[in-house]
Amino acid sequence: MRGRRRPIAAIFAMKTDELREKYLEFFASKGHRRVASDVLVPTWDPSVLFTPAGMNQFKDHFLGKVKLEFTRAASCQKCLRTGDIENVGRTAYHHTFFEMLGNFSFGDYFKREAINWAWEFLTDKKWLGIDPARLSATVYKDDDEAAGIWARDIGLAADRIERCGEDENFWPASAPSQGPDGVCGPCSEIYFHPDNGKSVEIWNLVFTQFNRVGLPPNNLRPLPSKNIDTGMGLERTAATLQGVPTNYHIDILLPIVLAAADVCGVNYELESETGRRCRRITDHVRACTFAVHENVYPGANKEKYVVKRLLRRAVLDGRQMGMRGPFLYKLVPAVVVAMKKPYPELAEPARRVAGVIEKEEENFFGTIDAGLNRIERVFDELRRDNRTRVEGAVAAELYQTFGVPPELFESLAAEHNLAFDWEGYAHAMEEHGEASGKVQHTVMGAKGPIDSLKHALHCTEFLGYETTEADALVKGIVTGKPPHDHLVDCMDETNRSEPIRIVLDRTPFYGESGGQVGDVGALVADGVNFEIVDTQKDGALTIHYGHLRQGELHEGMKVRAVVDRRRRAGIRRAHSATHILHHALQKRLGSHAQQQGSKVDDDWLRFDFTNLSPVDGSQLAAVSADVSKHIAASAPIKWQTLPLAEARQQGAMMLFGEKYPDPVRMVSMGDFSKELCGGTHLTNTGEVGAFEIVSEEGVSAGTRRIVALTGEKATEHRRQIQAQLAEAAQRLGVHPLEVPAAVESLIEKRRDLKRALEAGVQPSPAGPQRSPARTGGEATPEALKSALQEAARRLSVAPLGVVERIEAMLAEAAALGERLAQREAAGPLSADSLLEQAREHGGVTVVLAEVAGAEPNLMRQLIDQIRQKKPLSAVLLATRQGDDKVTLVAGVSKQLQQRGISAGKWIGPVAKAVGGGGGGRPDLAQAGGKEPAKLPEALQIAETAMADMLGA
RNA sequence: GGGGUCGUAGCUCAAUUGGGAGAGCGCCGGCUUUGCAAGCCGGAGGUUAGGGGUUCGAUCCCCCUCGGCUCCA
Repeated sequence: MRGRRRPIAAIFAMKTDELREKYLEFFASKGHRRVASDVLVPTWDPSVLFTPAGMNQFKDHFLGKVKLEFTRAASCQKCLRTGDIENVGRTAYHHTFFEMLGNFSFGDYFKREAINWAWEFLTDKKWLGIDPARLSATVYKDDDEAAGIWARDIGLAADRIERCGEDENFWPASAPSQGPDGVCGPCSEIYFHPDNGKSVEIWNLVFTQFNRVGLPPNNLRPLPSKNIDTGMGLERTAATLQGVPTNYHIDILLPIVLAAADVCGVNYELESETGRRCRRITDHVRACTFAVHENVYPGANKEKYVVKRLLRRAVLDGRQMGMRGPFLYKLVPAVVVAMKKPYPELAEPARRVAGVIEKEEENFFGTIDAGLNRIERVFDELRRDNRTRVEGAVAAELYQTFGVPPELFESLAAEHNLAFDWEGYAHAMEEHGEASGKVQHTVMGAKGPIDSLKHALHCTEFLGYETTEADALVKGIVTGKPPHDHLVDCMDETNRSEPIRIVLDRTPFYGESGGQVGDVGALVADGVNFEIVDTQKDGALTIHYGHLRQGELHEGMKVRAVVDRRRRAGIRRAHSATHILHHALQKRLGSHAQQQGSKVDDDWLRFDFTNLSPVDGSQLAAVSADVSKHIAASAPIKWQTLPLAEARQQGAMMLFGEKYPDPVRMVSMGDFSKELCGGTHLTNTGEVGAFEIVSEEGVSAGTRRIVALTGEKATEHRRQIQAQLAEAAQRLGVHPLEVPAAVESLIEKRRDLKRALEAGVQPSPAGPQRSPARTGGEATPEALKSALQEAARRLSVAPLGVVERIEAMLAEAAALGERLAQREAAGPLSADSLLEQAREHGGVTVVLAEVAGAEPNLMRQLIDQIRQKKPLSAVLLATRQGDDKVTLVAGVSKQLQQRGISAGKWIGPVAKAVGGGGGGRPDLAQAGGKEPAKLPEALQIAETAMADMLGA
């Protein structure tokens, strides 16, 4: 089968960068356009999360959808696949992130050139110079054309051309019999046979020549324009040329592997668990470096989830090699160095990328121990019960609570030979979804009255950009709730509790979309008033929800549609402010701070954006100041409708994962903001009036939320804050800007009093009076706001709860002071003074006393002192708190305990006498009751009880 | 919007049906040492995130608020 053998070392070791360059150079010499790698995360392509292959960026070229500027192309494409993730690190060739060399023909050359060039590139001394005797090829079983080229053009012996079935040599695999319909074709694979070890497929030539239509037979129709799509794994081919046993030992990957070993403090070996871990870490950190570089942060869904999973997987590997804190981020520089030749752009944001990775590592390290503990317990239980399968519900709980990805759990389970219950997992997650208030989805395919309206009308003309009032015709009236809803010709029942839905031919009402809430208002006609409480969109139809207040409404009648203009103005202020805020966030936090969702209401907005950690006060203040500055600048706001491509070219901000119609509506503000947006806006930023951030909080992993107010509401909020602060200042008797300091000393004062009560000492003298110097300078609104926030933070309350909390603390401090005074009045309290009242029972010192104004802690200390002085003693102290509460503490010395006397048993009947109960340990017990009046009686009981116990 | 989980000394974490808030590291002081590292002895440092409830008694059980993490939508 194989020809002459040559030692593998004879194949000169070609560097990976050199191989990549030679490939592109070779195909350039064959008339190919060198095309740069497309992004790893093609947001323009909704059908994939990550670029899976070199041909991805040429989809439209293959389908003839774009004008071709060239018909031959060659590229080296960065790719990411997670299908075989479990094998990463374990096998020689699996990666998630890898590079794919490829040459493409769009209706240009076909099989003959593809095969001949592949052979030339592989074997010619000028290029790779691989010994032809080490190569073989496979073709699809029916592909005589390809087989013929291999045999005649190349001169490959018949025993080195293998014919394989559609599962091996067709693309997509098994397409002829199983589909999918569409473009497909046979392929031919080139194998390399090393001296020792398995043969390896290094190049796949795909000949797309058919359009599949339905089931066989005769379902493969020849395409008028035939294409070539080839793929050669860069790492795999490099490993072949360099004669190393795994892709991870090639020149660009081994340094990362060794860096991983170094950072984790282990010795790298090929055949070991740590070796596998280091390779997995290498792959995952390389993948994530690229993904984060493209602004895909670890998160809960889609590509973000993939990044998170990869990072967490690598963190787990590190953790199992003994790491207790972030380490992956330290490998980012190694990745940048290894990949800088083809991807120099990686270097610039390397610090940001490392920061993102470190943050995610920190998060997971924060929960991983709790998670692993739980997992260990689960495994123990399963072993004990001799079971072999991990419950899906447990995995779901673990994911929901500690963020342990189920895939990770699964592979941990596999290490213990336990199966994983994916079905149960899905079920549990579904239940979680329902428990989390997911609305039950409507039955698919059910046709309601709205659908028939849609069929007849297609769309509602929207007039709301130009006006808030217009004449329109009633096209449909729908009553009832789905699925019991129906069209009616006429409606005259007023004030029905359930909303009625109205469809018009044209409307100024904005239906809820793009985060902007629907309009409210009214439909009026002679003697008719229909109040609209909400407006929604259903496809291109606008649905007005509301109640008939007067008159009757019938189909075809003309009405005046009037939007609540005051509310609409508030919505416009909030919406324009949202764009300004978006811009300010990107400026202050970085370009990663992209919108994740928003809600725009009447002078109220909620904005979610990507950011890994909380936005601190100064950043928030800077953002707020930026927004205010743009408002003060009164920049013009304009909108226009233009082709999507043109908007993109003008640099309009495209929201991640959003699908935009083409043409699009672009809203621009001054020269600082361009966003695609269908909402209603102001004509000038100055009209926002005022802007106030109300809160900043976490909403899910990596996403923060800001709630803000505009216009009147912002002004009112500012007023409330200032009033709250002024009120607090008045209670504390200080200037508003001194409130945080005054709060601090109030907290301190209370602590001193409490400590003095518990320790039985004098409170520390009131410290030097607060210096009248103010914390800030001028009492600007910003300074006042941050003073209130600071006070709120120290008091652990919401800003508007500051006054209430201060009042409560002042009252408490007063009460503590009073109690302290009460104790002072009762005279000196010490172990010695108590011992003076002691009695003797057969050599045992028994102390029974009421101690005024003493805390339980102080009573315990006194008991300890007495026990130290008298090795044979029993002490029971009591105190009244208010007129309805008694606290008792009893202690028995060690020597007495040895005689079987227990404080816990002693205190029981005493507590009962004052209407309570209690208990504790043999040496010390605590109890209480509700009838202070019976205290003398109770102390009497204590004495007889002790006498009994001693006598017994 | 909703579910879960966590919040204890400067840091990392303990605290056995609810019964006296601890350890290690760090910090301060003393001793030992030529000095350093280390060692020995001692000490300071806590509103157990905040508030309310149940209880004689709450770090622990229940509710609310604040904050972190996390998941669903």
